[in-house]
Order: sequence, then structure tokens, then C-alpha cells
Amino acid sequence: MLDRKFILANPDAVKENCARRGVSCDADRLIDLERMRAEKLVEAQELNRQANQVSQSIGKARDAADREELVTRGRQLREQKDAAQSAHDELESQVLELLRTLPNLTHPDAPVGGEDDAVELARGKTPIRTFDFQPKDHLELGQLHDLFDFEAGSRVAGAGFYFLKNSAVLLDLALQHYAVRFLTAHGFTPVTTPDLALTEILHGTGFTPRGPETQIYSIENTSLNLVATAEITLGGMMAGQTLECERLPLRLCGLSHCFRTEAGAAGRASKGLYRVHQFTKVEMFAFTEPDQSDAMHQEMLALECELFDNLEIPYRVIDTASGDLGGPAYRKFDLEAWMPGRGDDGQWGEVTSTSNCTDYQARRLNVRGKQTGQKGTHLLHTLNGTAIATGRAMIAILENHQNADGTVTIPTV
RNA sequence: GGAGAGGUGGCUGAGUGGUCGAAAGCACGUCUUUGCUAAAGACGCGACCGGGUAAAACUGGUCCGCAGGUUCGAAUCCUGUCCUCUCCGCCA
Repeated sequence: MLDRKFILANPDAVKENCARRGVSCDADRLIDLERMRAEKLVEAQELNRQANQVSQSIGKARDAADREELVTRGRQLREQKDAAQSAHDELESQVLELLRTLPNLTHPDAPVGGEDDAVELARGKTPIRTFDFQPKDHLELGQLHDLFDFEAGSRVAGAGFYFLKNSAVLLDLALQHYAVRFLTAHGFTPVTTPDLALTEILHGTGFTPRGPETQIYSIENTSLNLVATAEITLGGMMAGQTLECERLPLRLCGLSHCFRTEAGAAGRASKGLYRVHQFTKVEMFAFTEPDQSDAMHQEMLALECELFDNLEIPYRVIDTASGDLGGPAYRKFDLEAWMPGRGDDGQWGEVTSTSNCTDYQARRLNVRGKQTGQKGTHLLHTLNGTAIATGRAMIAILENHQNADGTVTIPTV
């Protein structure tokens, strides 16, 4: 969520930002409603103050007749206050509804436009390999080594699910271990997180479960949802907490399963492990002071690059354009790995994504920082970044490191 | 899953309808004295949302797990719910 005061003070900036992101928003209506809400709040508070005053005098009143009169007066004031309060609550929910549709502000350096306007910032250390044989895709390699069972996956859980088998299981575990070990050495606290989270937490992190086009699986008859990423649980981990600023930034790396319905993805190139309903991911997450978040974003990007450089996988770094940013992201960098088996003769495929969400999530989650010995608190910034999503990383490893005889030489890290 | 107990400020912990945002202690901060890897004393010390101000001062409201209810008035009474602890059962 954006700051209401900021919206009131900068309506044009908000509208311009929405336009840049390709999001329709009714900022004028939001501003009108918010002004009305603020007036109602003052009115309700004033009536409440008067009622409190009367209630106090009742406690001191000795005379029965006086008392009776005051009680009547108090009752009237409470009724008026209740009316003002419910008017306020109604306006508040309308404001919130509109507020939820507004995306975060956008980093001034983020490219403007849609998917095609993304800017390539850099390439990884490993050059794209020229094969002197026809490279296989990961499915063919998987078949050769009996690594995946998609048919059994569909039997058990439906299309989009799979079993990993044999060396794929070891590779999956090795990648998780590699990422966790790497990040721990870089100051991240490793955690395993719940794979389910309450709807409230999903909202706080900017996800919308239970909508018509939701990417989130929900558990019937509960307020629980399967998480789409550990970003949800890691952000929620500190919901409602006030952290000591001296200990920031707080770096976490979370290991979780990720579940995605991939609604609307039918028909897109989705063979194999690339687009599936469940995968395993090691995720970076950080809570920082507002003036630290840009640097932390660069830090996460650099770590992602190092992780994939070590795996000797060619990739490019993408600065995502404004129209392609998710609601909470202020800026987003993606690593796209070269996947020789994708498409006819290879394609870039997204393997990591790191976002600076500034205070957008923290406001909803109410995560604050406090300087020891000083009054007051302030909202923190949150950032997230993929360390390794094992499924897509495996595609890149298998396809890039395959040999002419179908064997695969996996780099040692 | 069954039975019981409990959830109060950073922590411990009083408080069973009005003067309670809440005693006391600890911790913390500022200052004073003595002095040096310590002691004593004074004062202060929650958060959020408003009004107000250049900023303060000042001021209103809300918050005693959460959500409702009763009442002029709720930390206190009622209902629901979540969580924690103890005992039992079950289980990886």
C-alpha cells in the first residue's frame, strides 16, 4: 500500500506512476473519499470525547436526578458517535479497496514501458556455448537418465505435477544446500518456513488469493493458502513487529516449497519443468532502513549473479520495465539463464527475480524500526530475491552442461 | 482429540464496572554526586491515528491476545475465536 498522506499531497505523481505502470486507477475518487473519511474521523473523535466527559461526570454525580439526566445525555452522544463511526468505517473500507489497486511507486531508473522495454544490464561470466552436436532439451536428458516422471505426477496430482527421481533428487537437494550454504556465508540467517500462510499475510505481501485469476491455491474451509514463494512467509515472519534499527538490515534466507496455479498460463510454452504447479526455492529476504534498500537490492542481485556464475550458467540481467513490475515492486531485476533446449534453438528463461518493495509491503504488514533510546518508529523497507529455484536451475544445468553422449557434467561448487 | 490454567507496557507482574494507559520491580535514558571498568540519588521512560505548530510546546482519540456483545462507562462482565502452558491420548 502507498501512504495516504503521500497520495493526498502528490496526486499527479500517483496518477503518472499508474499510467507508467499501465494500471488504471481512480486517484481523484480515492482522494475525495480519503478527505471525507478524515473529516468523519475528527467528528467521531469529538463526539466520543464529549461522551467520555459525560461518562466521567456520572461517576462523580451524587444526585439521582442529575445522574439520570447525564445518562440520557451520554446515551445520545454515544449514538451520534456510533453513527459517525460507522459512516467513517464505510468510507475507510472504500478507501482501502481503492488503495489496494494502487501499485508501488517506481524507481526513477527503471525503464518505462512493457515487457519489450526491459533493459539488459549485464551478462554473466559464462559465455553461451556453441554445441558441436544437436543439444537435447531437459526432458530428453531426463528420459535418458530417468530423472522425472510427469505421467505419475499427473496421475497423483494432475497436470503440472511431477516426481523427481534418481540423480535429479540429489541435484535438487544439492542446489538447495549450495544456496543455503552460500547465503549463510554471506550473512543471511537460514530458515525453513511454513508452506502455508494465512490470507491476511498474503494480502500484506501484496498477493491476492481467492480471486478469479489468482495464482494461489487455497485450503477450503480455512483461511490458509499454499505459498507461492517464501517471500510471503518471510515477510509475514515480522508482521506487526518493531525491529531495532541497530540490527538492520535483517537478512533471511528461506527454504520452502512454492505452489502456483498458473491460471491463464495454458497454451504457453510449458513443457517439462519450466512452468509447474510446485517447486522448491531458496529465497532471500531483507528488512532494511529506507536508505539501505537500494544498496541491498544491488547486493541481492550480485549474490544471484555469483550463484549462477559459479554454476557456469550463461545468463543476462534484466531491468524490468515499469509496466511489467508486480504491484509491490519499486524496481525488479531478473536473471534469465540461457536454456539451449527451450524453443527451436535455445531461449532465455527467467531463473531469478529480485525486487525492492520499499515500504509497500511493510505498511500492510506493519513492520517498523526503532532507534534504541529514541522516540517514534518508522516503516522499514522489504526486499526479496530468488537464490535458487531448483526446477529451473536444473533445466539450465542439464541443458548447458550436457555432453555429446547425453551425459551431463555438473559443475562443482 | 480430551481435561485444566492462562494471555496486561521491552521483561517480570498488580489490577474483578467509573478518578487505569494502567501499581511495583527490572531494563533503558538524561542529570547530579562520588569516582572509574562499579555504587548512590533525582527525574524521565509505550505505540498507533488525528488536531495543532515552521518545528516544538500543547491537545483529542484508540490500544490490556483477537473479534463481537452488555453498559452512559469495560483490562475488569458475557459470547466466540486464536495462541501459550500443564496433564492425558495419538502420532513422524
